Amino acid sequence: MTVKCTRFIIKHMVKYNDELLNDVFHVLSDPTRREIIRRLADGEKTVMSLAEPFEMSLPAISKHLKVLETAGVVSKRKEGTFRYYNVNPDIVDSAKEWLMDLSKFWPEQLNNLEQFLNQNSKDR
Amino acid sequence: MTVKCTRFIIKHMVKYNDELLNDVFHVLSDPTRREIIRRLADGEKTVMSLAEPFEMSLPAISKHLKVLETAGVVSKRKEGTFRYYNVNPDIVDSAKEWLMDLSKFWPEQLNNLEQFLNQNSKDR
DNA sequence: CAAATATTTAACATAATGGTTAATTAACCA
DNA sequence: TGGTTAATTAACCATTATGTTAAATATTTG
Repeated sequence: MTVKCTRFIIKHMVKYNDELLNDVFHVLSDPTRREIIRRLADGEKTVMSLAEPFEMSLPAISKHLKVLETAGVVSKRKEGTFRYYNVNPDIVDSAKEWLMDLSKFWPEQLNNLEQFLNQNSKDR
Repeated sequence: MTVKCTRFIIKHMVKYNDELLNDVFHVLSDPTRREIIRRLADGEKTVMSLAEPFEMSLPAISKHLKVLETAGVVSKRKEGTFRYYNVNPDIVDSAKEWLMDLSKFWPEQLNNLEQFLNQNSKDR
């Protein structure tokens, strides 16, 4: 809860917090974690249920969930022996917003595919 | 050039390539590399010029540039002893697009800040 | 209480990351 | 040719990341 609250403060006082972005982008750099996030967008899930489609061991998934939680990307809720994980969309969205802000400053130019095709046709 | 071309094929044939996303998100997880990308959005720059605002050694910057280049995020151009680096916006944008697609599926709910504030006011 | 279930922690192996300094390569110039 | 400048590579080091299996914890249930 302290961490979660800290994230809010950071997010809403400092627009782009380096550490938050480091963590969120690092979270996203792993395909297992990306898939977990996608599946959580569908609603809360237990560890077992999240682990089901993957070939790796349960402790491996548990570690991925810890990475996700530490970054503030997910939170969990206890119910009996189960932990229900939920995604925190606005933490993930801080990465999206950084990228959207960045792309405002892209140089005015054809995209690289167009450049590539143009070059090829001119050179013939 | 081969790498650059491969990136095009991947990007325009397979919508979300896991390895591409792994690499691009990994690139973005480091604040030095994020800053390099931001500065390159302003136009091409040499290694020296890119290294100038940072405290770390030139080889460290050189390594970051190699990571960026391997991911397809930048390319370089030789001119005398200089290497001019350019950003490839569409490779970076593949990360943005993944995040934008994801957020279409966010659950319909108040964002966490609102939830947090609502809870606090109810509990009093 | 004992067994079963869900999850995490411990201990470990291995590879990748991100930095350093020193050496090397490559191009230019006097 | 020899010196200077720009950049990369080599060799090294400490730390982090990502997986494993085995053990521990915690909760429910018979």
